Amino acid sequence: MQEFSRSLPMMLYRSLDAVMPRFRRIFGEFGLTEQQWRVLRVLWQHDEIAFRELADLTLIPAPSLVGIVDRLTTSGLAERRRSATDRRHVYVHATAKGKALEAKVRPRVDQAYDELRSSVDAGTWDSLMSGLEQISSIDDEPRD
Amino acid sequence: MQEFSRSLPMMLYRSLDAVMPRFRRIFGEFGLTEQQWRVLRVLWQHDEIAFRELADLTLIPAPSLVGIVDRLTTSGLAERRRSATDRRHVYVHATAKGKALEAKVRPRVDQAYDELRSSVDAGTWDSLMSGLEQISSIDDEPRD
DNA sequence: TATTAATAATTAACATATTAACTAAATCCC
DNA sequence: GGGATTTAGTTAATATGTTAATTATTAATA
Repeated sequence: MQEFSRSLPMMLYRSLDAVMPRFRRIFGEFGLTEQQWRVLRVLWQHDEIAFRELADLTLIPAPSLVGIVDRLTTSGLAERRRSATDRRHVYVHATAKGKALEAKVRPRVDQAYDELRSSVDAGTWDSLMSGLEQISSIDDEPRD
Repeated sequence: MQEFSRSLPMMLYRSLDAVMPRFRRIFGEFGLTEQQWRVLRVLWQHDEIAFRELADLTLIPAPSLVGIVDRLTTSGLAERRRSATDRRHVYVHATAKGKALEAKVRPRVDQAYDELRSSVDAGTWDSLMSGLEQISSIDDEPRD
């Protein structure tokens, strides 16, 4: 590993540090954390979604998601529902209040995202995304 | 923002999720957390380093770094030193025990890193790094 | 020089990540 | 059908991220 500060993990962390603050500022204006936004962002496109799938789509580990959904519930933005057929399964959905938030927050976030994207030329953006796609498809535990 | 799951932030998080577990497993074998590793990794190349610079090089926010250095000190791997000329400044260095760890951990981590790098073709890797370089150089607060 | 302003590290309060253990519920299987 | 096994969500314990407030110290300045 040549330069530690130029290693892939450090470059990924540095990129997030450069990119996320502008979004977090917007989330904060609406009393949302980054993870709460991610959950809502997914809930907005599903009438109802299985807990496990919500964890997968938001990239939030299940134990963390429990608390996040708890706080969204306390805020009146989301709710849980236990499956009647298999009481182990939990489904989550946005409340009317949670759904109403989309019209206010998304335009702001989408605009910030467009500005971000336009700050890099299209070719660089595409090859970056392509590279990230390949990295993220690498198997965690290398088979033998 | 087209596909949420294909947005830059999510791609970055997904990439980290794909890449970091293999390293964390190694860190864990030596009783180290990821952040403790990052701090040691930097301390190994500085006889002594200013607290603020340590925070910058590890990308660890100062308030978090306080606790991390505390725990490294408790483990006997690092130590603090207050500047005599300006007692507000703190310097950190690795102990003999902390330095000795490098010979054991680094080879393992370096090998894992080489394996990771070789799992992607060189051209993709380079354009990925170049893209991350550009993203991470974007200014947090856009000037007007 | 006493006062005020600026700095560097730390603490505080809250939310989240990570790993392991646990509980409840459903499925297997003899 | 009842005990062993598996599965889904949750709890627990510890470490870290995030933002704001605080403390200690130094620099600035009237």
